[in-house]
Amino acid sequence: MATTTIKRRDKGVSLFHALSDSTRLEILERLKDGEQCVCDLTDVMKTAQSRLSFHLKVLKDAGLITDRPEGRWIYYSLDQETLEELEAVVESLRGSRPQVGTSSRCV
Amino acid sequence: MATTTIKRRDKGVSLFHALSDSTRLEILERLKDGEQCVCDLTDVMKTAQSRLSFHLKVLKDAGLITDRPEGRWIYYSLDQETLEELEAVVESLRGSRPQVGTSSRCV
DNA sequence: CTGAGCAATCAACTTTTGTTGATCAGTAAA
DNA sequence: TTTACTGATCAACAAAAGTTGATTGCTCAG
Repeated sequence: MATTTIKRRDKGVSLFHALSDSTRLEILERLKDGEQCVCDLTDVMKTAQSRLSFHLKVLKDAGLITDRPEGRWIYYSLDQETLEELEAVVESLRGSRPQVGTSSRCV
Repeated sequence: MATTTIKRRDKGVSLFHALSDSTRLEILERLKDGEQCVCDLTDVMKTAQSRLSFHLKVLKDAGLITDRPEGRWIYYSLDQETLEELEAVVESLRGSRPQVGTSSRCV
């Protein structure tokens, strides 16, 4: 169990945790159409501002989105690089290893 | 916000939640080498049996692994189909939509 | 400067997850 | 049948995550 394995696993845990919430997935879906300010999201998602802010922070901490302040607004957008990392992590879950008949019998 | 979108999102939430834990990711990694019985996993992961059983259940409920009872052992293995679904969900996060300059200005 | 709007943060609270140790059901060997 | 072993389940507890409403800091318009 190499250190890099652990590290990749931790990266996975934080990404997957950030993605494991319906509100956050909705935010990401909306950001696919381009960057959005919090006010837009609050309007269209009909939810409390502090709640949205909380979820945006989770996504940002995981690196899935980035923010760009402009005047009194803050625009959020997807972080493509992290999404690529995510794909890599997911692909690594499949591996391309033997799938059958390799278990050493339990005695 | 179509119903199918919600449905896909819920599927994502349950998959991502199942993946958002270090112990569970380790289990999946170990299963890449082929099916394993719980006793093997307990031995090698040096953890309480009930704890492992709990995490196996989460993974199984999410459809990520399947079990095959044999005598007094139960062998777990990866569910390739669900892993493919997972890849699809992840790919759908990226979409291939405009990424810049599409935000309607906040007034 | 003052007032209004945007968004982050905080404290208090609720809900959801995860852990632990014990017990239970099923299987198989003696 | 008795005994030992595998693995699921349960109850009690601990920890983490999410919600809510209020407050704060900023920026801009008047």
